[in-house]
Amino acid sequence: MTACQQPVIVIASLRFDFFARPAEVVAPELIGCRLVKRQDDGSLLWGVIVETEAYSQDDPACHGYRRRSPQNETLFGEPGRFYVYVSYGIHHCVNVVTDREDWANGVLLRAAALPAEPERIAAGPGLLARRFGLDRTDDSRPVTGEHDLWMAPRPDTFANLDLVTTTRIGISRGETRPWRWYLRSSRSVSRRAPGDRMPARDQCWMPNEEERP
DNA sequence: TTCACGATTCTA
DNA sequence: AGAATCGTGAAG
Repeated sequence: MTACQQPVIVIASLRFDFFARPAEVVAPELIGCRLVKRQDDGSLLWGVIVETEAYSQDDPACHGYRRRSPQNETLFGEPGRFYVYVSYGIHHCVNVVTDREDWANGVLLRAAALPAEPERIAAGPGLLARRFGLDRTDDSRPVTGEHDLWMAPRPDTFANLDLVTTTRIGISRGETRPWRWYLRSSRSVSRRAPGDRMPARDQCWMPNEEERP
Protein backbone atom coordinates (compact mmCIF):
# COMPACT_ATOMS: atom_id res chain seq x y z
CA MET A 1 0.00 0.00 0.00
CA THR A 2 1.61 3.21 -1.10
CA ALA A 3 0.88 6.63 0.30
CA CYS A 4 0.02 8.06 -3.09
CA GLN A 5 -2.65 5.49 -3.93
CA GLN A 6 -5.63 7.24 -5.47
CA PRO A 7 -9.26 6.31 -4.99
CA VAL A 8 -10.94 4.84 -8.05
CA ILE A 9 -12.97 7.53 -9.80
CA VAL A 10 -16.30 6.13 -10.93
CA ILE A 11 -18.10 8.12 -13.59
CA ALA A 12 -21.59 7.79 -12.15
CA SER A 13 -23.28 10.25 -14.46
CA LEU A 14 -23.39 10.89 -18.17
CA ARG A 15 -21.33 13.93 -18.97
CA PHE A 16 -22.05 17.23 -20.68
CA ASP A 17 -20.48 16.21 -24.00
CA PHE A 18 -22.86 13.28 -24.30
CA PHE A 19 -25.80 15.67 -24.55
CA ALA A 20 -24.09 18.28 -26.74
CA ARG A 21 -25.13 16.42 -29.91
CA PRO A 22 -28.34 16.39 -31.98
CA ALA A 23 -31.37 14.84 -30.29
CA GLU A 24 -31.76 12.14 -32.94
CA VAL A 25 -28.21 10.98 -32.17
CA VAL A 26 -28.58 11.10 -28.39
CA ALA A 27 -32.06 9.53 -28.23
CA PRO A 28 -31.14 5.98 -29.34
CA GLU A 29 -27.99 6.06 -27.21
CA LEU A 30 -30.09 6.89 -24.17
CA ILE A 31 -31.86 3.53 -24.38
CA GLY A 32 -30.32 1.32 -21.71
CA CYS A 33 -29.09 4.30 -19.70
CA ARG A 34 -30.52 4.77 -16.24
CA LEU A 35 -32.48 7.50 -14.56
CA VAL A 36 -31.47 7.68 -10.92
CA LYS A 37 -32.98 9.55 -8.01
CA ARG A 38 -31.80 9.67 -4.44
CA GLN A 39 -34.96 9.86 -2.41
CA ASP A 40 -35.52 11.82 0.78
CA ASP A 41 -34.95 8.73 2.94
CA GLY A 42 -31.56 8.22 1.27
CA SER A 43 -32.58 5.20 -0.79
CA LEU A 44 -31.89 4.97 -4.51
CA LEU A 45 -34.73 4.89 -7.03
CA TRP A 46 -33.62 3.89 -10.50
CA GLY A 47 -34.94 2.63 -13.80
CA VAL A 48 -33.61 1.80 -17.24
CA ILE A 49 -34.76 3.98 -20.12
CA VAL A 50 -36.43 1.73 -22.71
CA GLU A 51 -38.12 4.29 -25.00
CA THR A 52 -37.18 7.77 -26.23
CA GLU A 53 -38.20 10.35 -28.84
CA ALA A 54 -36.20 13.18 -30.43
CA TYR A 55 -37.48 16.70 -31.04
CA SER A 56 -35.78 19.56 -32.88
CA GLN A 57 -36.59 23.22 -33.46
CA ASP A 58 -36.92 22.73 -37.23
CA ASP A 59 -39.57 20.08 -36.58
CA PRO A 60 -43.26 21.12 -36.41
CA ALA A 61 -43.92 18.77 -33.50
CA CYS A 62 -41.29 20.44 -31.32
CA HIS A 63 -42.32 22.78 -28.50
CA GLY A 64 -39.71 25.25 -29.72
CA TYR A 65 -40.91 25.23 -33.32
CA ARG A 66 -43.15 28.29 -33.02
CA ARG A 67 -41.73 30.50 -30.34
CA ARG A 68 -39.55 30.80 -27.31
CA SER A 69 -41.51 31.39 -24.12
CA PRO A 70 -41.09 31.10 -20.36
CA GLN A 71 -42.63 27.60 -20.63
CA ASN A 72 -40.14 26.18 -23.09
CA GLU A 73 -37.16 28.37 -22.23
CA THR A 74 -35.17 25.44 -20.85
CA LEU A 75 -35.39 23.65 -24.20
CA PHE A 76 -33.52 26.57 -25.74
CA GLY A 77 -30.90 26.57 -23.01
CA GLU A 78 -27.69 24.65 -22.52
CA PRO A 79 -27.69 20.88 -23.11
CA GLY A 80 -27.54 18.42 -20.24
CA ARG A 81 -30.53 19.73 -18.30
CA PHE A 82 -34.00 18.33 -17.70
CA TYR A 83 -36.86 20.03 -19.51
CA VAL A 84 -40.12 19.16 -17.76
CA TYR A 85 -43.45 20.37 -19.10
CA VAL A 86 -47.12 19.84 -18.32
CA SER A 87 -49.15 17.76 -20.74
CA TYR A 88 -52.94 17.86 -20.96
CA GLY A 89 -52.90 20.03 -17.87
CA ILE A 90 -52.42 16.90 -15.78
CA HIS A 91 -49.34 14.91 -16.66
CA HIS A 92 -45.68 15.82 -16.57
CA CYS A 93 -43.23 14.81 -19.28
CA VAL A 94 -39.47 14.64 -18.80
CA ASN A 95 -36.96 15.55 -21.49
CA VAL A 96 -33.22 16.02 -21.55
CA VAL A 97 -31.98 19.06 -23.43
CA THR A 98 -29.48 18.29 -26.20
CA ASP A 99 -27.35 19.88 -28.91
CA ARG A 100 -26.54 23.55 -28.28
CA GLU A 101 -27.79 26.73 -26.68
CA ASP A 102 -30.37 28.87 -28.53
CA TRP A 103 -31.55 25.87 -30.52
CA ALA A 104 -34.59 24.01 -29.16
CA ASN A 105 -33.53 20.38 -29.10
CA GLY A 106 -34.23 17.53 -26.73
CA VAL A 107 -35.07 13.91 -26.03
CA LEU A 108 -38.36 12.89 -24.43
CA LEU A 109 -38.00 10.02 -21.94
CA ARG A 110 -41.08 7.95 -22.78
CA ALA A 111 -40.70 4.79 -20.72
CA ALA A 112 -38.52 3.07 -18.16
CA ALA A 113 -38.27 -0.38 -16.58
CA LEU A 114 -37.70 -0.54 -12.82
CA PRO A 115 -36.23 -3.54 -10.99
CA ALA A 116 -38.72 -5.54 -8.94
CA GLU A 117 -41.64 -3.36 -9.99
CA PRO A 118 -44.59 -3.90 -12.32
CA GLU A 119 -43.55 -3.87 -15.97
CA ARG A 120 -45.82 -0.97 -16.87
CA ILE A 121 -45.31 1.24 -13.83
CA ALA A 122 -43.44 3.77 -16.03
CA ALA A 123 -44.68 2.73 -19.50
CA GLY A 124 -45.43 6.19 -20.88
CA PRO A 125 -44.03 9.70 -20.39
CA GLY A 126 -46.67 10.73 -17.85
CA LEU A 127 -46.25 7.51 -15.89
CA LEU A 128 -42.47 7.80 -15.93
CA ALA A 129 -42.64 11.32 -14.49
CA ARG A 130 -45.18 10.17 -11.90
CA ARG A 131 -43.11 7.19 -10.75
CA PHE A 132 -40.00 9.32 -10.31
CA GLY A 133 -41.94 12.14 -8.71
CA LEU A 134 -40.79 14.73 -11.23
CA ASP A 135 -42.67 17.93 -12.04
CA ARG A 136 -42.15 21.54 -13.14
CA THR A 137 -39.99 22.19 -10.09
CA ASP A 138 -37.41 19.84 -11.63
CA ASP A 139 -37.34 21.84 -14.87
CA SER A 140 -33.82 23.06 -15.81
CA ARG A 141 -32.06 20.91 -13.23
CA PRO A 142 -28.76 19.52 -14.56
CA VAL A 143 -28.82 15.91 -15.72
CA THR A 144 -25.16 15.56 -14.89
CA GLY A 145 -25.58 16.57 -11.25
CA GLU A 146 -24.89 13.34 -9.33
CA HIS A 147 -26.65 14.90 -6.34
CA ASP A 148 -30.31 13.90 -6.14
CA LEU A 149 -31.15 13.21 -9.75
CA TRP A 150 -28.92 12.10 -12.60
CA MET A 151 -28.52 9.76 -15.55
CA ALA A 152 -26.09 6.84 -15.47
CA PRO A 153 -24.45 5.29 -18.55
CA ARG A 154 -25.47 2.07 -20.19
CA PRO A 155 -23.84 -0.97 -18.55
CA ASP A 156 -21.53 -3.06 -20.76
CA THR A 157 -24.05 -5.90 -20.59
CA PHE A 158 -26.09 -3.85 -23.07
CA ALA A 159 -23.44 -4.17 -25.78
CA ASN A 160 -25.75 -5.43 -28.52
CA LEU A 161 -29.23 -4.18 -27.83
CA ASP A 162 -32.08 -4.70 -30.25
CA LEU A 163 -33.70 -1.32 -30.95
CA VAL A 164 -36.87 -0.62 -32.90
CA THR A 165 -36.91 2.69 -34.82
CA THR A 166 -40.35 4.09 -35.57
CA THR A 167 -42.50 7.21 -35.74
CA ARG A 168 -43.39 9.33 -32.75
CA ILE A 169 -46.56 9.05 -30.68
CA GLY A 170 -49.37 11.49 -30.01
CA ILE A 171 -48.32 14.31 -32.33
CA SER A 172 -50.31 15.89 -35.17
CA ARG A 173 -47.47 17.48 -37.15
CA GLY A 174 -44.17 15.99 -38.27
CA GLU A 175 -45.60 12.51 -37.79
CA THR A 176 -43.44 10.96 -40.46
CA ARG A 177 -40.05 11.44 -38.82
CA PRO A 178 -38.75 8.08 -37.54
CA TRP A 179 -37.59 9.66 -34.30
CA ARG A 180 -38.81 7.17 -31.71
CA TRP A 181 -36.67 4.32 -30.43
CA TYR A 182 -37.41 1.51 -28.04
CA LEU A 183 -35.93 -1.70 -26.67
CA ARG A 184 -37.64 -4.55 -28.49
CA SER A 185 -37.22 -7.07 -25.69
CA SER A 186 -38.91 -4.84 -23.11
CA ARG A 187 -42.53 -5.09 -22.00
CA SER A 188 -42.33 -1.59 -20.51
CA VAL A 189 -42.63 0.20 -23.87
CA SER A 190 -45.65 2.52 -24.02
CA ARG A 191 -46.84 1.52 -27.46
CA ARG A 192 -45.30 -0.88 -29.95
CA ALA A 193 -44.81 -0.33 -33.66
CA PRO A 194 -47.36 -2.01 -35.98
CA GLY A 195 -46.57 -5.70 -36.31
CA ASP A 196 -44.16 -5.80 -33.38
CA ARG A 197 -45.55 -8.30 -30.92
CA MET A 198 -45.07 -7.91 -27.19
CA PRO A 199 -42.37 -10.36 -26.06
CA ALA A 200 -43.54 -13.21 -23.84
CA ARG A 201 -43.13 -12.66 -20.13
CA ASP A 202 -40.59 -15.48 -19.82
CA GLN A 203 -38.31 -14.12 -22.53
CA CYS A 204 -38.57 -10.36 -22.00
CA TRP A 205 -35.90 -8.19 -20.51
CA MET A 206 -36.13 -6.64 -17.04
CA PRO A 207 -33.43 -4.95 -14.95
CA ASN A 208 -32.25 -6.63 -11.78
CA GLU A 209 -31.33 -4.95 -8.55
CA GLU A 210 -27.72 -6.13 -8.66
CA GLU A 211 -27.08 -3.79 -11.60
CA ARG A 212 -27.67 -0.78 -9.38
CA PRO A 213 -25.82 2.29 -10.76
C1' DT B 1 -61.29 37.49 -20.22
C1' DT B 2 -62.46 33.67 -23.17
C1' DC B 3 -61.52 29.61 -26.03
C1' DA B 4 -59.41 25.74 -28.32
C1' DC B 5 -55.85 22.55 -27.97
C1' DG B 6 -52.79 18.84 -26.66
C1' DA B 7 -45.09 15.16 -26.87
C1' DT B 8 -51.64 11.47 -22.19
C1' DT B 9 -54.01 8.09 -19.51
C1' DC B 10 -57.81 5.27 -18.25
C1' DT B 11 -61.94 2.80 -19.22
C1' DA B 12 -65.34 0.45 -22.12
C1' DA C 1 -62.64 3.64 -29.52
C1' DG C 2 -63.81 7.74 -26.44
C1' DA C 3 -63.89 10.53 -22.47
C1' DA C 4 -61.63 13.08 -18.86
C1' DT C 5 -59.15 17.00 -17.45
C1' DC C 6 -56.69 21.68 -16.99
C1' DG C 7 -52.39 24.47 -17.94
C1' DT C 8 -51.11 27.31 -21.72
C1' DG C 9 -51.03 30.48 -25.62
C1' DA C 10 -53.54 33.04 -28.95
C1' DA C 11 -57.37 35.78 -29.90
C1' DG C 12 -60.82 39.32 -28.88
